[in-house]
Amino acid sequence: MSTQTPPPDATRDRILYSALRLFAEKGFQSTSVADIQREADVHAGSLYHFFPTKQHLLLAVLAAYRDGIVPMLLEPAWRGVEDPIARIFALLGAYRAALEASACTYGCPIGSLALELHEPDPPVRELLAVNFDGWVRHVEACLDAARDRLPPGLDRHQLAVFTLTTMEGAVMQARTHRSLHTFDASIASLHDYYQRLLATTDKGTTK
Amino acid sequence: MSTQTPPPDATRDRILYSALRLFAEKGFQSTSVADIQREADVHAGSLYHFFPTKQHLLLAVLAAYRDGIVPMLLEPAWRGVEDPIARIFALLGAYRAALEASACTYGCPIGSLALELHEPDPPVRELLAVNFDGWVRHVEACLDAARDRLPPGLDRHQLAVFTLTTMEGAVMQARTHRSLHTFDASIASLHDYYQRLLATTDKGTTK
DNA sequence: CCGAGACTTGAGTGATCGCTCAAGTCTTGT
DNA sequence: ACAAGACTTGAGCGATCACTCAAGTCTCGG
Repeated sequence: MSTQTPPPDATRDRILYSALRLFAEKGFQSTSVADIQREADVHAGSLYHFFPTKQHLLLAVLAAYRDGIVPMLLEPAWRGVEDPIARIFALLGAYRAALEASACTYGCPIGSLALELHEPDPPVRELLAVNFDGWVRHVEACLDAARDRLPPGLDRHQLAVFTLTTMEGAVMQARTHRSLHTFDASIASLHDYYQRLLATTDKGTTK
Repeated sequence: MSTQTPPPDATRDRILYSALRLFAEKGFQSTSVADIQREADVHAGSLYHFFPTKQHLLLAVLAAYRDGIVPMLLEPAWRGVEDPIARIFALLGAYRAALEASACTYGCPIGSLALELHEPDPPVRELLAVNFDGWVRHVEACLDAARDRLPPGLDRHQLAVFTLTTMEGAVMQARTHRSLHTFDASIASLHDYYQRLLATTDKGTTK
């Protein structure tokens, strides 16, 4: 019952991506539904035809992030980068570039929403967690690919979680200080940790 | 008439700490001035006599955090802990205890506010940054006290920033997952990093 | 005892919020 | 051609928001 013609849900998508952009720029609560209407150039009735409440809009935005992590984030960041460890730091570099391009204003939208919504309804919190888990899973896959260069007993899932932790904490401080200094310091420390982990097994091998 | 000793600003303090508690529990934007009036048991006119706008209230709360970090956070966390490295992880343990006591709801109020307010007015952002800087300075002092157990060329300020980064990122994930698993994983990784740093200089010594 | 300023009371302001809905227009299957 | 549903229009709703203010009460110096 859906249209296979070129514009499948042009209006719906326009609303969705306007909301995505505004939530990332101003936050969820500071974005009014009227803001989204204006940005998407639709009237109230159209918006509420597709999204019965503002929270449904938030859920759709979080689902878009979940589904867009590979094509919108990882593929661009990993283009031309093959080494799995290099890919992890290329991903962190993508966040740095986004911060730099926005004068340390744009950070990780998932992290912002996670801390902004203190008591999110269960489906919202679930989608936030799913987004974090997806990010961690992709980093963990890189670590798995480099498993023979890492210490044998290393908990790679734990290290992937730690990498997300570092990114989120570093982005938070960069936005607060409006400076990349603390971001770079954090990534440098994480990189030093990685180097020490990689050095552990380097001693026996001749690479 | 009830208090014989002149209470300098009993009402003002009651408003201030009601705001502090509510901002930490529900966030800044989700807390209405009416909520604070109710919690502090004052009427609108009294509140606005002391704090001309909601933002002035926020500034006062952030100043209270800045001034309260030693007596309210560090002294309790460090009671009975003398080793400077142990003090750092005791501090992280205090955040873990707060998360555990609140079912992973209460995190770092500064971090929450930092990400909730996307475009904070300059004085607000400044006070957020001051709070971060104070935290880092105290951790850095611990690292300085343990300098002879750390690698010679180590950038201790960078490591202190990285420690805050880890705490903030770990708290964010704990609140999102409503679980301490990712928090513990992050702290464990940070601890492993510290152990590797400490082990570097152990090789030469005979402890 | 008085006056002045500090503080409190509490009804009330306009603005903005998320959301509704009756009345359209457009698209689609038959 | 035509009915039915999908989508759009845009005025308007009640609730809540941060904030105001005139009229108090209280405290204290002189």
